[in-house]
Amino acid sequence: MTIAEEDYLKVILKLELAQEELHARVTTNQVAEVIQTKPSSVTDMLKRLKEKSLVDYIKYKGIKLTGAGRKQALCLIRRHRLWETFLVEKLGLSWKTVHPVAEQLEHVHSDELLERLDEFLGHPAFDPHGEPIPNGEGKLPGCDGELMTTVKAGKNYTFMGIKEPTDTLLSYLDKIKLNIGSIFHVQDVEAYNGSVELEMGGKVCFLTYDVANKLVVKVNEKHENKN
Amino acid sequence: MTIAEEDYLKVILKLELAQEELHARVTTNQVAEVIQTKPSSVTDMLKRLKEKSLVDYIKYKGIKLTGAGRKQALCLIRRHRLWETFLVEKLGLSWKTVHPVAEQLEHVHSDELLERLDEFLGHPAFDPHGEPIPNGEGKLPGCDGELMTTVKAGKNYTFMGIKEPTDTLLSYLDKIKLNIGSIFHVQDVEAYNGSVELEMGGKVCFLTYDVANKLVVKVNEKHENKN
DNA sequence: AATTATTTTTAGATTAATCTAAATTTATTT
DNA sequence: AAATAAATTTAGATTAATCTAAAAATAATT
Ligand SMILES: [Mn+2]
Ligand SMILES: [Mn+2]
Ligand SMILES: [Mn+2]
Ligand SMILES: [Mn+2]
Repeated sequence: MTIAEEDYLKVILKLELAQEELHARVTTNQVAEVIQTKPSSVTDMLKRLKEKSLVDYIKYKGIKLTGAGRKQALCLIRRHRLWETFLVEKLGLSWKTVHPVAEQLEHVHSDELLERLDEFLGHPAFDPHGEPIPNGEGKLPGCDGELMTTVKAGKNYTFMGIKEPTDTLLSYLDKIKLNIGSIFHVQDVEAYNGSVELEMGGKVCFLTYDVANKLVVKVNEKHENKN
Repeated sequence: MTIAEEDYLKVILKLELAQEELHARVTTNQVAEVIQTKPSSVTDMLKRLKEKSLVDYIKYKGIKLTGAGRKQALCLIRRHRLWETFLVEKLGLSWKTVHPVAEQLEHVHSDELLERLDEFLGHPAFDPHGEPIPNGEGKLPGCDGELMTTVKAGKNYTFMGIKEPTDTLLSYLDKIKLNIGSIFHVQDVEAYNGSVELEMGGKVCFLTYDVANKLVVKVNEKHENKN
């Protein structure tokens, strides 16, 4: 697998997941747009990926990953997000700067390295941008989490991840010190507009419905009786 | 800088340093041998590197790195050895397995990453194979160290690095638990054959002249009066 | 349904990195 | 000093990855 091939597979998977209409095929131009290349270059690469049975590509009809292609893509996303976690958690780089570095590190091939890194980081479920890290079997975590808009007043939760992370949202969360892993208590959910009032380490903060609707949380059974 | 270009520069530097006759030019075949490629491929690459002023290459006469080329090569060696140190010290991989992984990691470009990694590792001077790690300015450490054959009985030393590391030597040192950074006391130096007797953590061990002659050590002033 | 616009593919070129086979230069022996 | 051997370079091909310009297929409008 070359670096370019891996990058194409990753982009195709991300486009499949982001697709409006489910099961719609990814198009040549979509890929070209994301990879920042010409559609003709994409066509060339698709032929090669088809040859290797990594994509199901039909001329003029679009692309879909095969099982093998999906597996490769998930592995690459896993490597990317584990490295980002390492760079932020261990080396103290900012989440704003780690992406291009992880974009290179993700292409280092070593199963043992990946296992040890995962262990070293404590098997994280989310990267510093709040994006879920696929596990060794390629399963995405956080499917058992709920959005903060479904939260109940009086209960305790852990902040797990972010649905569609954007730089502005991440900066906002930085500012109000709501970090992944934070445990908080829901004081109130305003019925009128869905805004959420929560308490965290003694401090109170308010989130609008739109923000709460991007945050993945999990009920914290252990802290349930904290009130 | 492509990965191939970087690898060539690194190999050329290593050949220059290992050269018997000082100032002799590195040859096309030497490079081909190490890179495991054909001499004609080396010639092609040398033309490209010359074009970029990274090597001083004269047809049929051999190669020498320019200042810029040497700087690049030292930077690559620095990255390689810092990553090897990380893999062994932090992730717990064996020094026997880290080389091919570092061979990939060394090509990740990020000045900030490199600085932070160096800091995270505590600015190590030697990698897990006992090879010196060039500092940010490309200077090699350990030039102030001495070989263990020049050691004096009754003094304390720190084991700094290895002159020409081989797998068998490293395995031997592993076995007798003589690790880089170890502090030891020289009990005796046998005048007859130059073998060294040293004490380390209560245990005594003997080294032949040939082994001692590969080990770089530094007098440990602070422990001088330990006797 | 015909025309126009958009998307996608093909054809032909380019660059880095490699190879094989042949030619050339340098080194070593007779 | 020739002749032979070894090292090195050139010539010509190949593959991955990209590009531009032109052709073909599909989609959207009149
Ligand atoms: Mn990438
Ligand atoms: Mn991320
Ligand atoms: Mn390398
Ligand atoms: Mn090493």
